Amino acid sequence: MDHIDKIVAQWHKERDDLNVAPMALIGRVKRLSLHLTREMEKTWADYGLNAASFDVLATLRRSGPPFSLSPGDLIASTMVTSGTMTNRIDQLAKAGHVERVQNPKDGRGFLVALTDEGYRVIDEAVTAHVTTQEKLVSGMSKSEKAQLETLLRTFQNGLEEP
Amino acid sequence: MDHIDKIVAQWHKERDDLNVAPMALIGRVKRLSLHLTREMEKTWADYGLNAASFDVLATLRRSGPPFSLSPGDLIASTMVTSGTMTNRIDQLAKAGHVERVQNPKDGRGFLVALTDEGYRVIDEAVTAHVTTQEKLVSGMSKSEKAQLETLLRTFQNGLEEP
DNA sequence: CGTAAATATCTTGACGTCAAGATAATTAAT
DNA sequence: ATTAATTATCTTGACGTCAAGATATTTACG
Repeated sequence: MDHIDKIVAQWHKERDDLNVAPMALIGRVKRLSLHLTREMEKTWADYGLNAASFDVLATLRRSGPPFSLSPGDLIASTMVTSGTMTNRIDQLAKAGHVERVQNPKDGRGFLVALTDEGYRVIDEAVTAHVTTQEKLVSGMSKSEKAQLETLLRTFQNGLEEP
Repeated sequence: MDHIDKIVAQWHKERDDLNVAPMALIGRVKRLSLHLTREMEKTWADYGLNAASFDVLATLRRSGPPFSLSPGDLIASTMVTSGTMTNRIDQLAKAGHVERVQNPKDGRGFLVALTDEGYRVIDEAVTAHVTTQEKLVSGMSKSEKAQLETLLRTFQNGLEEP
């Protein structure tokens, strides 16, 4: 009888006309996501980063040489709005992790490039981050992890084309 | 080849020393949670609510008569800090959905009680919300949903006692 | 009792995000 | 070529959240 079970039981008692099965499933996804994020934030903080800055730096790092993308590319990768991305880039530039360079192909925009220091920081941070993630999933067996990933993929696919 | 697959492939190319399996799993949970939240917010908005206000109102409603809890109870149920809860209660009181009443058992605090109008709003909103949730999970079969819930429960349990 | 420790809630200041609108440069159409 | 439509990015103002500290009340202890 965990937290979600209690919520479902309460609703069943108060409003037994409601179909609470979907609520249990979605509630578990949301609560789990929140817990995972809060744990991962501790690791990011060890490198002076948070969810926002880690997200951008990691996107640039894994994009490969020359480790630069346009704000538009970053927006598409990270599911945030343009205003949010402007703010993220400003903060990272102030910290010296990235720099804005002219986009030779489009005078309206520019490219966000990892600095040498930004490269070092994200490379170390992501190593620690992966270790944290390994701990977070260590409570499941190999086959449980594989099943879960398959089901999550199904869930997500079902959302996009109803 | 969805978004998460691409991220994993990029990391594998750039940093093949990293164990990216946990990242795929956790990334799917996070991204799914974000998508689900954004969809549910549309329904809440139809009733003048958002994630924060729906969360509090629903907690009060499902707690049963007399539909009142202390801020401390609400904090424990909703995973937010005291400052956040103070703000949520202020907003809901301003909207007339809840009112603060004296706690007869503890002069330091008080109780947050649903008003008649707050009761009506959350009762309608939760009905629509459940319908939205049914749509969101409709892409999965009954057995997929059951398996997923079991696995999510296992995942969460594994986090609390490592 | 009377003082100290614990508890409940609120306040403050900073941060990340978003929606809507502004600015500037590119592309398309006439 | 000129103008119109589109695209890329930034600006503004509002909101929800948090961490740390302040205030007031209750409980525990000597």
